[in-house]
Order: sequence, then structure tokens, then C-alpha cells
Amino acid sequence: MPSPEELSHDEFELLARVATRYYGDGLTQETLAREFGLSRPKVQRLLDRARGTGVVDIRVSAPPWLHLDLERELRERFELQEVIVAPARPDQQAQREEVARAAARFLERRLVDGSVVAVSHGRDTGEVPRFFRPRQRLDATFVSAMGGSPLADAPTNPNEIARRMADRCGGRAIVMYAPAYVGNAEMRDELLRHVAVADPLRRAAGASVALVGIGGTDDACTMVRTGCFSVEEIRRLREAGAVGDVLGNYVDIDGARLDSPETARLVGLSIDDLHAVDTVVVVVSEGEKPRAVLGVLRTGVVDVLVVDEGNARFLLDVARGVETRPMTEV
Amino acid sequence: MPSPEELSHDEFELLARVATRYYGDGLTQETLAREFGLSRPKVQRLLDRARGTGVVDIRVSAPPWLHLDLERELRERFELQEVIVAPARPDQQAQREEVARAAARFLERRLVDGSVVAVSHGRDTGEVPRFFRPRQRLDATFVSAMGGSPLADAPTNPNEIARRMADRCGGRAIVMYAPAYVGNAEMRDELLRHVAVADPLRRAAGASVALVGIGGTDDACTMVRTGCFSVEEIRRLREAGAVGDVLGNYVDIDGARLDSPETARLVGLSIDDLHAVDTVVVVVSEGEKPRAVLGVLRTGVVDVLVVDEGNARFLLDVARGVETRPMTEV
DNA sequence: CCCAGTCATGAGCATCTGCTCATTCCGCCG
DNA sequence: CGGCGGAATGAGCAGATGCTCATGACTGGG
Repeated sequence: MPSPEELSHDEFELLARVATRYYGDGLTQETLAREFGLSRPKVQRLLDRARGTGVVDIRVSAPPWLHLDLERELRERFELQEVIVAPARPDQQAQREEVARAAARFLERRLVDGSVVAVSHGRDTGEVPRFFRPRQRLDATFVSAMGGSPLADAPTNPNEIARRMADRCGGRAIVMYAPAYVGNAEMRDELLRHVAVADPLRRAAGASVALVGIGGTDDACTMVRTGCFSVEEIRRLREAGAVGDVLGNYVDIDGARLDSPETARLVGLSIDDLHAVDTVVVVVSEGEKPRAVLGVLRTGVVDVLVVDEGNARFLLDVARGVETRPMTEV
Repeated sequence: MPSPEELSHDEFELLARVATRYYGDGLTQETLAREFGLSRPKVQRLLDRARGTGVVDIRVSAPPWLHLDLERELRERFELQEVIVAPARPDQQAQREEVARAAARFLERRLVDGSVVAVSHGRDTGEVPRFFRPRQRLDATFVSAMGGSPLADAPTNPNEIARRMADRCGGRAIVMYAPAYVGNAEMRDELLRHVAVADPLRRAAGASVALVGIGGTDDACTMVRTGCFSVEEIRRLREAGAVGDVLGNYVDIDGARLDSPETARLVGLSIDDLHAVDTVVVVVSEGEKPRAVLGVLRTGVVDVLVVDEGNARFLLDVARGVETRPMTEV
């Protein structure tokens, strides 16, 4: 498409006239067609061309704290439904709150009466209820999507998060009385047969929205900190290729599930379960490793990503690098 | 409507998000409504507001030689259907040609098969045929709207102009074998009964378009130069308040017709006849007096004004001045 | 605490818009 | 000179848009 200067005198004049009358004076294409003695489709094509050549310039001035460009690139690169990049904050807690606020806003506009939201554990997820404040009462159900962690602070346990979300909107919480990981597969299967576990899990699996965080695999990761795993266990997972987890399901850098013994001990939704959830919202704030996020994004279960600016940039850098050389270490 | 800076954080963010997805990504309002959890009319109102506040800025870059601003002001101030301001040219002849070219372009796009065009005399009008070149054969009829002038150069006589216009497009000319002004009213009435005059006049009165110039009232005006009037006669008209004429019909500065003896001797369309014509196109180039143009515009018969940049500015200056103090002399 | 005035909201509809497709027109090559 | 490929054109339609209007929420004053 040529630039305005490359246009012929006459065409430039025509485009400018038509565009001015259309965008400036608000006349309809049909009126213009009559005024200029053209057919309506012709006027439409002229307007297309006026836009294409830059005779008409439509620009949206975004506020400086928004990062619509980052959001777009992430959205397109990972084929996400929506990406929200929260503005950067000086300290980690403020950053976490900013991300949580953005996630809360998203839920406020997405949830309707009857929505069922599956909730994970985690510090990022745990901040969301504080900022969740729907304009009016919302008859939504929040259900734990995984068991609790032995040492976890109350506010970061799924049950507690679900409860507070429900309180905030006048909805209802369904909690799960079980630990995230049990001793062995048999015990897990036994628990899954128990109504106090089976019922919440069934509800969670049928949720329309899932609100989940992403965990890492270093020695200080949430799972270790909350006592779900020993340093030794997480090391084994790491050596097996795990880069992070959603709802306790560990994945490698390519988004492939890891069939470790730990998975068999997990009480919570599986990756397959998440696939069935309409809108999986991931909340990621400062402190996560981009490799973990990358692995989870590549599972293809994520629909909406709420992330801070720093992680967003890091994630894009990594993702961009990946295209040229296979990523081994970040 | 507030400026973007005066908007609240949240509103600015919302407007920018919606506007970016709409104008930038080309999503529909309905899609956005779903994405943002709003009703479609709400999205529409947000977009309205985004435009109004300047969050969205639509600008049309007009080529520098166009004067769409002048055109708009003239169009609005005189309630015209269309105004075309031709670019300024160094000398008078080039300027006349520029205006004539613009008028020709206008006719090319306005005339259709079957159109009937009433044509006046004059140097401006006389230049139009040279530039009139429809893309394809046009079955239009050009008819003299007034008689000829004794001393006029052939190319400025209505008959000649009509003939050349017809030649240019493959249409047909109807000429009038009569002088513009005859000795007295009785002779005029006698002529009007003659078929060679009555017939063209009837056709002209039923024209869909009239292409006319504007004459002044100074001692060197067209009517004097072409021998229609003596200097003495034009002086009397001037003293009676005449500022100019269309098709030999003199008007004062307020656009009121002058019922001078001359009008009764005129062989041509009256102002009333012109009112019945759908599209009256006035061609004005360098050398006209703005007072004459002003008077004629105020008759309310003019639909389309084709004018050079200099006259356009002068005309606007005069018209603007008039609003504050009654104009007596310019 | 109640009421009136104002404003915002979303259903519904008439109109406008974008697109597809058959057709025509032009230029090019055989 | 005649036929062919590609671009341009305008009819027609499905869907998007803008607007109006009835309704309901909020605010400020009695």
C-alpha cells in the first residue's frame, strides 16, 4: 500500500475528501456515494484505501502504565484468550497486589450468577480475594481444586481462598478436606472415593473458570515451603525435567506432563481436568521463574494470563529466544 | 468532554483497552462486549467516549493544496450543498483554469445520462468546457439559459459554451438565438413567444443543473465589456443597490432582486427559475468582487460554489465581518 | 426517611457496513 | 483482430452499528 506522497494528485484529493466527510463530518457511505457520484462499495473501498495508505490515521493513546503491546505479543505467541500485564511495582508485595487486583478485576467482569470457579493454592492466588469486589451480589461458587498443604499459611490454602472469594461476592464455597499430596497412590485412590473429596473434585472439574497459580521447582519453591515436598523430592522432579506445576501437576519445559510418582499421590484436578474448564486463569507475580510459566503455558490449558510487567518481559525474551535455538537453560 | 489526563485511572484504562481492541485489532463491538463482560450498547458508549475524550484520535491528512477548512466554513455559513476551493495560482488565467477544472470535475461526477444543464455566459464558465472530459460518453443536454451578448468573444457566449460542453461528452446542445438584453419589455415579451427562444428557455427552466458565473457592477464588468450595458446603465444599477448578477438578474448586497427596467428587458432564466433548478453551480474565479458573490449567495439559489482560494478567503472575511457590523462597503 | 430529578443501563429496531460473487472492462498476448 | 487473464465494478445479503426508549439505580433535597 503506497504512502500518501506516492499517491497521485487526484487520488490523494479524493481519498482526503471522502475520508474527511466520513470521519470528520460523520456522513454515511451512502450519502457520500451520492455526493461523489460513486457506488457505495466504491466509497467503502476508498475508505479502506485511505486507512491503508495513512491518509486516515487512527491512533489510540494508551495510558503509559498499560502495556498493551506486551499483552498482545503474549496473547498471540501463546494463543491465549486474554493477557493482562499489571504495572510494575517497586517491592514484591506491592507487585503481588497489583497482579491480584488485575486478576480480581478480570473475575469481576467475567463471572456471572451460577459461575463455578475452581481455585488453587498459592501466594499469588491468595491475594486475589482482597481485591475481589463485584459491583453487586454474585451467586458464584468457589471450589477448591486441590487439597491443602501441611504448613501453608491459612490465606494461601485453596479452602481459605475459596471461602474468602465467596464471602466477597455473596456466593458460596465448597472446600475439600484433604491434603494436596498423600503418602502413596493407594491412599490417594482411597481418598478420591470419599465423598468429602470426590464431591468437591467433581464440582471443580465441572467449573467454568479456574483460578490458579504456577509453582516452581527450586529448593525454596512453594511446595517445599509448605511442606508438601522435601528438598530431595523436588530435586528428583527437577532432574526428571520438571520446570513448574499447576495444581500440583508438574510439567517440563515443553509443557509435557511428568508422570512421576508424585503425580500419583496428588489430590486435585489433573491437567486433563483443566482442559475441560472453559476459562483457566493463571496468576503470576514476581518470583516465579519464567521457565515454569513457559512450561505451563505450553500445556495449552491456559486461557487467561495475569502477570506482572517484569515477568511478562522476561517471558517474552525467553519465548523469543526459543524460536532461534532450543532452550536448555534460562 | 474531559481530556485523557482528566480521566480516572480505571476509565482511561478501560477506554484504551476497548479502543485498542476495536480500532487496532478490528474486533466487533459484540465480541468486545463479551470479552469485557459488558452490554454491546455500553461498548458503543465507551467507544463514543474514547473518541470524544481524545483517547482515540482519528485524523485525516489532507494534501496541502486542498482547503477543506475553507470549504467547510463556506458550506456551513451559506448553507451550500457543496463548496470546492481551487488551489491558488500565480496569474489570473491559470487561476481561472484551475477553477474551471474543478467545476468540470464536479460536473463529470454529477451528470448522468439524461441530465439537462442550463448554461450562462462569462469568462469563468467559458473555461469549463476545456476541462470537461467525462470518462465515458454522456447523454446530457446543455442549453443556453440566457441570450448572447453583442460584443462577447465567442467562447464566453452561452450558446458556444453549451455547444462545446455537448461536444466534450457526446451530448447535445440547445442554443438560443436571441440577445441577452433587448431594447424594451415589449420586445422581450415578443421574443419570449418565439419558439426559438421559448423552447430553449423552457428546457433551461426544467434543467437539473445550472452552470453559471457571477457578474459585478463596476464600469469594467462583463456586461459593459460585452456591450450589454453602457457605463451609464451599470451606474444606475449600482446606484439602485446592485452588487452583481446571475444570468443577468441583478441583486443587492442582501440577495434581494432588483426590479430595475433592465430586468424587464432580460432574455434568460429568472431567479425564480433558478430556484426550481435542482443544482445551481456557481463558478467564481479571480476578479470577481466578493460583494457580488455575497449578494448572489444570499439569494439562496446557489447549491454548489466553485471558487478560487483568494476569493474564498476574501468572501469569508467579508461574511465574518458582516456578523458584527452591517456591511456597507467592502 | 422518603421522594423527585437525574443519570446510567440494556432490549429492540432501523439503518449502515463489510463482504461475496457474478459481471464487465481493460490490457495483453497470440 | 480475436481471445484470454486480471483487475475493477456494483448488486445483494448477513451481520454490525447507532439510536431510541422504557426501566431501574443513584443522589441530593425536603
